[in-house]
Amino acid sequence: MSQTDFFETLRELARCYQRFECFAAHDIRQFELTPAQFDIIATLGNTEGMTPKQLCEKTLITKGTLTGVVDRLIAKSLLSRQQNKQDRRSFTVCLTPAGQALFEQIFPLHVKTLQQAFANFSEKDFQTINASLRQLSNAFTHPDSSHIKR
Amino acid sequence: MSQTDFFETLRELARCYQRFECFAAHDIRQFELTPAQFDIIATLGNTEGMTPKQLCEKTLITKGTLTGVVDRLIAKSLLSRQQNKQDRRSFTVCLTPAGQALFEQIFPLHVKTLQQAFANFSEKDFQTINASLRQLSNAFTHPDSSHIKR
DNA sequence: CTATTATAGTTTTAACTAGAACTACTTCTC
DNA sequence: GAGAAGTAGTTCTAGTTAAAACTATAATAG
Repeated sequence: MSQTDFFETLRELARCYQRFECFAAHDIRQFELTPAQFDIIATLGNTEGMTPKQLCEKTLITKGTLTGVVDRLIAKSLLSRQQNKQDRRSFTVCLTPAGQALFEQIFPLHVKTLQQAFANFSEKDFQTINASLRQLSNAFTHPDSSHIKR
Repeated sequence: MSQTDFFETLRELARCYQRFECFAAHDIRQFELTPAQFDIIATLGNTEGMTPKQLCEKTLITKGTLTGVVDRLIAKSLLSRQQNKQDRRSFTVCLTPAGQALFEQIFPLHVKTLQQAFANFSEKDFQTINASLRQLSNAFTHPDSSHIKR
């Protein structure tokens, strides 16, 4: 390969991600949520709730950040925190009725927006794109980067 | 397509971007720079300097953020700001000798890290990945999203 | 059973982030 | 050439971010 082909690819990756963030944020802001807050709401939707640890794994939000995001959602009465009986270090976070109602309002709308955005994509397109993204991800995780955390 | 194939793709995109950030940050932190700061230094390297506006366009850092990042780099004596004679609203930001020296130290090292990461990628791989990323980017910018800024 | 080690979650810190409001200057239009 | 509109950059706000230090609890090992 040319020694620096990857620069263009990395720029495309950053641009792509940023456009997605901006695109998705548009829907979300209408409901006075931030992307991180929406991420939590969407993850908790149609579940019985889960621990902050599980939320971290599903959303890619780090644990220190999560505390604050959940705090703000609780302040908005969209979430509640309940002590876990088995493990007193742990909590279960779940949607309140208001949070559930918001989820039911915003989530289908967001799915619809995305369906429109991807209307011209075939299943094969998705396969190709996924393969590309995974190949790229692997470059950042193999083989000599065991000192890198995620 | 299946109605929600895009979820997996979006998750892969977020994961890929985050891994890249984390991977790149590892090199950069060794030099007491943040990713945003490195981005500015790398962009200014081997140039005569440029305006904040140009920096914004090249780096994808928004203008309000840029002021602070540049301020901190100036505080570290790595950058300088010079009034522009033609347009008194405008400045030229450029590397100081210390900034230039840091650039020359860190940039080749970072390129080397990336070359190792991409050692097994062919030119065709990059073409495929770029095509995927552009197709994905387009989903977020066409045709009905003229209200979305970037 | 007690000491060590690990885990869940919070707090702290310094920085980045987008967006909006603002100031100062420039350009356009009549 | 004066007023309107636009542009460059800064400031402000509320929130997110990663990383590291911390507290409380649980699990493990001797």
